[in-house]
Amino acid sequence: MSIEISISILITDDHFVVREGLRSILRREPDFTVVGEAANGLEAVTAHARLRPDVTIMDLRMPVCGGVEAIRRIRAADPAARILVLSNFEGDEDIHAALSAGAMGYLLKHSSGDQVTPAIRSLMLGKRWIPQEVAGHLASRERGEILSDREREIVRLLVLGEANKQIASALGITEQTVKSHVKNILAKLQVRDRTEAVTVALRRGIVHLPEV
Amino acid sequence: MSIEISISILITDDHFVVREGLRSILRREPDFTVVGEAANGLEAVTAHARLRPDVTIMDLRMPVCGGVEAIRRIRAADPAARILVLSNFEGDEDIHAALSAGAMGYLLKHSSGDQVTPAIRSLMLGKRWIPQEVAGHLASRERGEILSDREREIVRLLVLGEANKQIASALGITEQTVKSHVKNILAKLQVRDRTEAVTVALRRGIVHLPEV
DNA sequence: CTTGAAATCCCTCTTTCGGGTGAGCGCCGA
DNA sequence: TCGGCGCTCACCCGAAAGAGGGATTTCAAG
Repeated sequence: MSIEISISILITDDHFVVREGLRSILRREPDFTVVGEAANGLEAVTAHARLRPDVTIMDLRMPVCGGVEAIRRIRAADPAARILVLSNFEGDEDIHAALSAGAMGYLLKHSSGDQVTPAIRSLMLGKRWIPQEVAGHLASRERGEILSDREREIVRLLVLGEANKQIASALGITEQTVKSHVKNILAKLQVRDRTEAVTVALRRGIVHLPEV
Repeated sequence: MSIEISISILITDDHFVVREGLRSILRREPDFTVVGEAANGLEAVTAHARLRPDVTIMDLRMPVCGGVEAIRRIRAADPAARILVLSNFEGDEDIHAALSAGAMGYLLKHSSGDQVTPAIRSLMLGKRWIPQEVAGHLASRERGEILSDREREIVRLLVLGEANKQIASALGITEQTVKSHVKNILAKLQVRDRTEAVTVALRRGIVHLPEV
């Protein structure tokens, strides 16, 4: 029934142990071949260009170049690239960003692990692979109020603890405008103050904590 | 020279892929035997009580029961337990908490992976295993100003976006007192306002984002 | 016993936040 | 063409936050 064609796979994750775990899992499938590894987004892009794997497993949240950006570049170079995101649950925003960047599947690291293989096979059949739990959060974001570019920029500065006045001068706008934006942000995120806005934005993956 | 004695190991991590990766790495050592797995702190405690492994590899940041608490309980039941923390870099506070809870080693998931085996062997010799990068952060915390219990409790409420008045009623103290605490917190963390205090506290591992 | 840190409370003063309300401009899709 | 949305700015006002001061008790360590 099934034709024996080897499926080449590229693993991208900044954690050695995770890469090793994936190798171990994928080894069990006779027709799977891990053709390369990458420890960050940049490596993933160059490795994909060189190896042209059938499927690329991609972590989000990596140094040097984030997973979303890597997905975008890989898909730009090869629109047929099949990319499976393997991520901690970063939040609605990350899921949406990864999928709209061109990822075909989204797996959670918490998942039991027996989903990796079927996910890859699903992608090989040209089908998406979005687990229920992930799809739910996607829907909640879809029906929800997302922040505009400007608002996301403001949130990024809120995370740094900047006052409205400082945000204003940083963006070259009036403090009044900043207050308007903050007001809209609080309403959209349904929070009471800027501090809660920050934690909600972090949990929903709208922004991330600055590195170290 | 080396006596062939099997070293029994318990793996604790909530991510299946990580557990699989560790199994794969540990398999390469003939005298290593993985005797069990745990997916959270509670499982780790019961598994340790049952299996009495020579070494326990422990992730921090797990559901149900955090790694630090698990370490504490395991060491309470078995003061000779050797525990090796394998963690993302959570921040100074987590490192210190884990070590003072009784962990004998601290590995970063970013590390190249060839450190797992020597770390375990080091623990078997009764020696600690603290990498340079980790030790540096430990020192920076040591020479630093840590928050008191009460202050940490306040920060936990700051993360939720609570106002001083609400924090006061939640803790059964006066708003004035809360303001005093907040003032001290800002000074100790060297930040300007409560919002920045939250992000700094998160980065330093003093508190964590509430689950979903 | 003394010292010190932690936790509690109090007062004043200035700045910042956030709510309410309104308005002009540009762009895009119906 | 028109409405909606994003971005911009404005004014008012009450509440909250933060910067200054001090003050007390408790409790453990030196």
